[in-house]
Amino acid sequence: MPKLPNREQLLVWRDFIETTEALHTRMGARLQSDTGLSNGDYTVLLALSEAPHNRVRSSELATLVGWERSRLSHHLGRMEKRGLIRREHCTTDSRGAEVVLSDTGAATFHAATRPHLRAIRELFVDALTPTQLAAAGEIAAALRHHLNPPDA
Amino acid sequence: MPKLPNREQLLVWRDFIETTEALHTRMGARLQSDTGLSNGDYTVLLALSEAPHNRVRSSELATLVGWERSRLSHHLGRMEKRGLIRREHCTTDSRGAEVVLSDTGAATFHAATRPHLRAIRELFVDALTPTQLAAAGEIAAALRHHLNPPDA
DNA sequence: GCGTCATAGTTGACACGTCAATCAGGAGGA
DNA sequence: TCCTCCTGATTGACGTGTCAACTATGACGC
Repeated sequence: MPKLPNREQLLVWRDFIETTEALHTRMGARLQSDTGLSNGDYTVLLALSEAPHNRVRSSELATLVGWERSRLSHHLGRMEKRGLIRREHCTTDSRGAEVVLSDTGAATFHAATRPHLRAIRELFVDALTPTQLAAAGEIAAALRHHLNPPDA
Repeated sequence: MPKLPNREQLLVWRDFIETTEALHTRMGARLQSDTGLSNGDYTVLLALSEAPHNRVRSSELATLVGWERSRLSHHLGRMEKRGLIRREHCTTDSRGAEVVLSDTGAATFHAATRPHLRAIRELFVDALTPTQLAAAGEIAAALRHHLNPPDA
């Protein structure tokens, strides 16, 4: 007979999952209205801007941002249509694609950084005490470790 | 000059938001394969099953689950097509609609409860120490309070 | 009754995410 | 070479979520 969560644990679960979802949504709306980018756009642009020569193999990009390849492919299609990135053939592996940050993409990302950091400060950091912030980091680490056990 | 988060705070932010998103996704996949319901389906069915006579005004349901009315309307349309709920005209307000849990919906929800609770236990509760679980509750409360200030 | 405004709910367009299927190209062995 | 298997990436179908526009009805003041 499997153990089931008790009433109090259930309340924490509901509160936690609903609040984090709301936080994600709110941050997305904020980013959208401040900068015209979605959460996904920002994630991709951030990873690209940190890569050498602003250029990454598609599958490696998927690993960097932690997305499935199909999701990334769809998203890159939308971003390419808006001129934020380009896709080029990979010279060393004809199957592969390289994703390149465009000038427009770099400029957009640069302009978006400050407003986004400000939003993180306002919606997340300012809501928590230093102790709570540290605890949030530990909780995230524990959850992540539990979801993706390193032994596998 | 607005305060911006420092490096450490940013790391906590990224870890926190990505992990909670992954948790949400994982729970959705688990619920889907265990019971054929999505996260949204379960939320709606739970609210309906707790309502008197398994019947709620649409806008009240939106408040209960914390969704925008448009989102709820779309979701109810999909659930109605699958026979999980019905929509009936409201007798006291001709504009309104009442959402009713169908027998199919009730049975499906009932069958889904245990697997879902088990998943909550396994993916969330079991990942955290009692101290961390309590901290998660406090963090959620602080974030929620900050997002929706009661004075407004 | 009649304007005016607010409220209940739906709709359409479009962005986002998942899944399964598909296609093309490398890698290795008989 | 040819066959088989694996991998990189895209596609199509469909469920989900947001926003803005829209319909229809109630509520209030005159």
